[in-house]
Amino acid sequence: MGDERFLPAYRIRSRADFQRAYGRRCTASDNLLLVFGAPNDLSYPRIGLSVSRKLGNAVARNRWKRLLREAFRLNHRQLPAGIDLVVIPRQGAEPELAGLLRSLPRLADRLAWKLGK
RNA sequence: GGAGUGGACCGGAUGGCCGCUGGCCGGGUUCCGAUGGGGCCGCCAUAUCGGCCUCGAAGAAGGGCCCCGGCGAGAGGAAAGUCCGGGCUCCGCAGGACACGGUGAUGGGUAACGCCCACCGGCCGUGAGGCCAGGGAAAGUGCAACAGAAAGCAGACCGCCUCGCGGGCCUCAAGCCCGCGCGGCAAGGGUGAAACGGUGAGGUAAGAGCUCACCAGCAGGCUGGGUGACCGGCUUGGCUAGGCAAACCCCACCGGGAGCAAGGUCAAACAGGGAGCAGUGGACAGGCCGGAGCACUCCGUUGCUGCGGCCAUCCCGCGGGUUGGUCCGGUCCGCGAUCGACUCCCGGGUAGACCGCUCGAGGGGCCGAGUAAUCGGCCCCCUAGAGAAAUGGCCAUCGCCUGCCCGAUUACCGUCGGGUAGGUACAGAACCCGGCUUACAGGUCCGCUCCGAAC
RNA sequence: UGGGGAAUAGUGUAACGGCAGCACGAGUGACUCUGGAUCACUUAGUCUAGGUUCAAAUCCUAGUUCCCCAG
Repeated sequence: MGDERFLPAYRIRSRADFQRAYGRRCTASDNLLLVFGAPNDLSYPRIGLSVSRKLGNAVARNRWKRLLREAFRLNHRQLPAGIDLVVIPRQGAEPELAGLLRSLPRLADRLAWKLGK
C-alpha cells in the first residue's frame, strides 16, 4: 500500500515499443477493452494507450485515457511484472472506472499466461 | 405587467484522500566532464600573458537522465471548424506584362484582413431595430424552359377603325350586321416571373407622349449642403432607357511559394570514403624517386651494395570485349586484388535527444483625444507549455434548473418554505496573435420600442 | 497537424441554370406444369440550412459526413 504513483517509466511512449507489442500479435479482450501484450526486460509492467477517434471527440478520448491510466495506477502492483500492455478501448463501450478496474488485471493475467506458455 | 429588440458579461462553489506535468530550491544516485576549475598579485581590467596558493585521474568546478523532499503554478469563450488576415522560419526573387485567385458604395480604424466603427442607398418591420457580394447592363458576347401573337426591338393573334367590293336586313338611299381585300392603330383581351411609363383631360375614322396637367423615372447644365458616397433646389431635353454580372466579361484594388511535422544543433546503428596492421603470384637484364650503409684523408651534384615506392616488360591467374556455328585456341583491354576482422579519422545524416517554446500587435486600472472602432500617456501584473501528447480520479456538503408531493398566501396566474427524484451544457491548449463562423445547460446586468393598466 | 477532393433511388453511376434519368436490385403481374430467362408495371433519390435568380442537383456562403495525400 502507498505506492500508487504513476511514474513516466511506466508508460510506453516510443514508436518502437508500440511496434514490438503489435508485432507480437498476442491479445486478450472482453467487451470493454482490447489489449496487446509483449514481454519487456523490466521488473515492472508498462502501459501504452491507443484511443481511436471513433470513440468520440477530444474530450471523450481524454476521459478514456485518464481512466485507463487511473486503473493502471491503482493496481499496477497487482499486475504481472515484465509485460508491456497496449490498451485499446472498444467502440461503443462506456468509460467507467469500476469496470476498468475489474477488466484490466484480468486481461493482463491472461496475457501473462499466454506469453509464459 | 406583458410582448419584443439591441448590447455587455458569467460558464458552478468549498473541503478531504490519492495522482500527473513543467518551474525554482535542497538532497541522493549514476553518467559526462581537464595541459581543467576557483582565488590572490602583477597601476586598472580581461574570454588573452606571467607568478603564487588551492581543488582535481581515489574524477574537481560544472552539467544531463532518474529518484526523494519542500514551495508556489497548471485549459476556453469558443481552446472547436480551419474560413480569412498577419507575425515568425526556410526557399525563390532585375523590372514589367499576361495568366490565375480574391475583394467590391463612401469615409475612417488597423500590423493586416473578406474584420470592426461611422455614414449613405435599397428592402422588411407599427416601432426599437434587422438584412443586403451594395462597382459597371446607354463597352461587348450571351441566357430566359413552359405559356404566349410577340422575350428585346421590333413586331401584331383576337381586337379597334377609314375606304373599296360582295351579301343580308321589305325595293332604293341612309343606317346596322356578316364576309373578303388594300391600309391605319396599339386603347382593350388573354399568357407569363417579366410585355415597351402611370392616371386624367384634350384630340382622332380609330388611336397613339400626338398635345397638356400631375406623378414616377432618365440624361445634360447651373446651384446649395457634405471630406465623400449622396441628399436638396432650379432649368433644359427627349417622352422611356427591361432583367440576369453569386453567366462570360469590363473596371479598380490586393496577392511570390511553402509551412513549427517551418527551421536549426548534437548524433547511435547500417551503408560510404580515407589511413594503419596482418594475410594475399613469379621473374627481371630497364627508367625515375626516396632515404640507409660502406668506400674515397675530409666534403659530396661521386662510386658501390642492398631496400622501399611508382612506371614499363615477360610469364601465370582472374574478368570482360572481339573473332568463331560452339568449345579450345588466337587477339585486344582491365586487374592482381576483391574481401573479411580490428583500431582511428572524415563527410552527409536516419532512429533518438535538444532548441524553436512562450514577454506578447500581452493583461488590468486611471487620465486624455475621438460620435465610435481605435489611438496615446502613466502606474501595476507575469498568467499552461505537453509531445502515443500533463492540467485528473473518487467522495462529501452546498448552489442552480426541471418534474412530483406537502404547507402558507392568493380571485386567478403565481410567490415563499420544506421534502423527494433526475439533471448540471458545448467542449480540451499543440508556434503565437487579430478576426469570422459554428456549438452551448442555466444565469446576471444595461439601453430602447410597442401594447395594456394605474396615478 | 497540414494539404486536396467527394456527396444524386437499397447499390453503382448520368444530367448546357428550365420535366431528375440509366443499369443492377426489390415488389406485383404476364408467359411456364414449376423455376430460370424474357416482357410489362410499380417502388424509392439531389447530404443539411440559408442566399442569388422568374426558376438551383447545378452558382455562392456556412455546416455535416466520408475518402485520399504528405510526414
